[in-house]
Amino acid sequence: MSERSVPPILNERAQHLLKVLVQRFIRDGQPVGSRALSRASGMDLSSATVRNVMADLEEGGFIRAPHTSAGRIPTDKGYRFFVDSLLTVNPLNPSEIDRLKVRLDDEAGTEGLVETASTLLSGVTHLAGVVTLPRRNHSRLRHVEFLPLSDRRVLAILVVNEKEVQNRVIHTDREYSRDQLQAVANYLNAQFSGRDVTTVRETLLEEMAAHRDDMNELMDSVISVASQVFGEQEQCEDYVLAGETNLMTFTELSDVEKLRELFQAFNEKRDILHLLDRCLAADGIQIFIGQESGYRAFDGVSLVTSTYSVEKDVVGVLGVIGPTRMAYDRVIPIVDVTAKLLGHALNTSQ
Amino acid sequence: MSERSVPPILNERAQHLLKVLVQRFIRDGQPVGSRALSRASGMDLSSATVRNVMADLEEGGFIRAPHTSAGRIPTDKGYRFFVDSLLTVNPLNPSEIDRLKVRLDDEAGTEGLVETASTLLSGVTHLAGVVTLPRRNHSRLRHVEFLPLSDRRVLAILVVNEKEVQNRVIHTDREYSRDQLQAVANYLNAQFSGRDVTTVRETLLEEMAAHRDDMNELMDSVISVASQVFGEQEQCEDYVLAGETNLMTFTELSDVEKLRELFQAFNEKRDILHLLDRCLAADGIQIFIGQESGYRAFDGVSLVTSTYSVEKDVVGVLGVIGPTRMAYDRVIPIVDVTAKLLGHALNTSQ
DNA sequence: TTTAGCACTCTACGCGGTAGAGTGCCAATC
DNA sequence: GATTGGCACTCTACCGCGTAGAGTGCTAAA
Repeated sequence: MSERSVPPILNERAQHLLKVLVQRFIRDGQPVGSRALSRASGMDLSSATVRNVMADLEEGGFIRAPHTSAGRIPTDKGYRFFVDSLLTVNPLNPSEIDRLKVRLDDEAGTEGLVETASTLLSGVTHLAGVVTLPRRNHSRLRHVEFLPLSDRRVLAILVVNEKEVQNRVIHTDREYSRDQLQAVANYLNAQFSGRDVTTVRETLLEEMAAHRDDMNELMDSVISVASQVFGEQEQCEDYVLAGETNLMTFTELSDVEKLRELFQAFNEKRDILHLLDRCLAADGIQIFIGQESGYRAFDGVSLVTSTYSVEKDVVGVLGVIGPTRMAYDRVIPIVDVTAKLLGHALNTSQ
Repeated sequence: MSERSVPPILNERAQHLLKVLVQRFIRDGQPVGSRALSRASGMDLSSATVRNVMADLEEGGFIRAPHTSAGRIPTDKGYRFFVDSLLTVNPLNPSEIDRLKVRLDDEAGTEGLVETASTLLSGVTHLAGVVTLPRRNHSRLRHVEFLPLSDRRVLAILVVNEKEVQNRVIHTDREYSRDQLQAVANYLNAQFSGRDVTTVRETLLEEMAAHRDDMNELMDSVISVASQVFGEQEQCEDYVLAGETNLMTFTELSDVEKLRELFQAFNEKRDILHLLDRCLAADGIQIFIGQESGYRAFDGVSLVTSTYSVEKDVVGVLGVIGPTRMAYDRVIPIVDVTAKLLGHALNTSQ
């Protein structure tokens, strides 16, 4: 066999043709034939030559033919190569950046900000936007308050980070009066106000270990109540989705059964959260193309994400969900910029 | 003209045939022909006679033919008559009721309850469930607390109804110290704890009017701060939807454009809320069939709702959204029972 | 290595014919 | 007068067929 089977890496011509093919397909949504590609490539090659190259690309798994006599469309692998090696992104127009910035900076409060960011992403891209709620590992305790409920239950109200209010019901091993609870609260506020919540938890554990035997009544109560209040908080992982209905307009997703699977995944949240978690781990822009994510519902769907940070700490992920045939060159900078702006807005608002 | 045009009311035979026709169509989803109907009616009528009756029913607007040579299907008006006058509901199996009850009673907290109810409705009916958040006009004030923020803003934390925590940021006309705010809180707690929030609001307004001129500094602060805290609360109207994806499996809704409109309506919430509001006003079971609701997106879709109550006060609406071709005889008792159970669960949980 | 040419394949579309379901009407019947 | 059998008619769904158009793969020549 004198001919090498599949070139280990695509030569420049093949790369360029792949690039043009993907761009065309993203623009028109139609399979691209050899003649159209030879014209569009600007390379002065006959369609026959282009056909040869396309045969190589197909063998390499970058493109495929929906049927014998149609043009070719990119495979997931083709999109991947396109995104990794061929893509040239147009940076966002400064005036567009400003519009986004204004909309985000106007919004007060964490909850509203996240929702606005998601809506903005979906609005600007005409795809679905997704933003995870920020999770701060560094929450400064501001104030704590207790109210007795019936049946040895106590309502604990925590104010952290300036103006975030959390509340939870804890079960105590004995009945506490209003005054006793007030005393515990006073002690905690005096001792720990302004401190990091995780530090508070650790300090309490140490105290408990150190003074196990010789504790006065107050300290006993403090430890008993506070250990529950500051116990491991189940990270309420969640995300805000916007503009899902945009996805219904794409012909490649017009199969109702496919749509149902995708929307089911949105509702169940588990798979999506897992995917977003993977993005959180890897700093910066992340792209999942079609089946790469490993979830069946994501067939034909891509996810472009970026992490966003508050004071250098990565606290969340945001991104865009759309058909694999999306305008990556536009979407990527939009996601990138929105992530930075959201981080900034969160920074100033607290 | 010797023949009357359209009988003002359907005679018994026509009613029975309409009933059987609707039941058949709900079961099979196929247009019902005269022969099939004459067999199914159990009335020993020839198909020709049935044809005559069907012609009358069509003229009366109760049924229509999708095309010349298909059977007939019910119109919205046909479903309406069916639901109002012909329907016999099978009451729910006691064991099924028990299953629902257990699931709801297990769930703690308002938020979780509402979500569970919605999921239950969707799960049992295989349609979409919808539950509005309960809005209580009677909220007993339990405790109030203030924390100063920067820029003359104050974080107010309200505990109402045993363990519901609300918080809001108010803007004051001057800077308050922590102690001043504490004094205001102490006064409010002493004076109004256990009282209805609306009563508190009214009382404050009266005080303000009565002592406009001769107020001491404390009272001035109290009025200034509290009037904002207890000001008209924008009723945060909202609902929890579950199982929307179930709707995607119905062939009559398989048109993607129709689905998109419906889901858009779910997301925008405005129209749905308006519809649910109308249900709230009318106590008990309400049914909107297809275009009756007046919203384009509801073409081919029905909504079955019931109000639910806490201590005799109607506080919310819950229901099921599905194709007009839904099993009303099953759905109606399910909605009815779930509403009662949710009311009961809310009652005991607080 | 590139290219022109050509046979081949597949889809989309329109046409015609048929089977099947169901209707509407009319005249006969109870 | 209500009911019924009969019959012509209509419409859909389906199948087979032929055609136009797009695009391919292969081969032989440049």
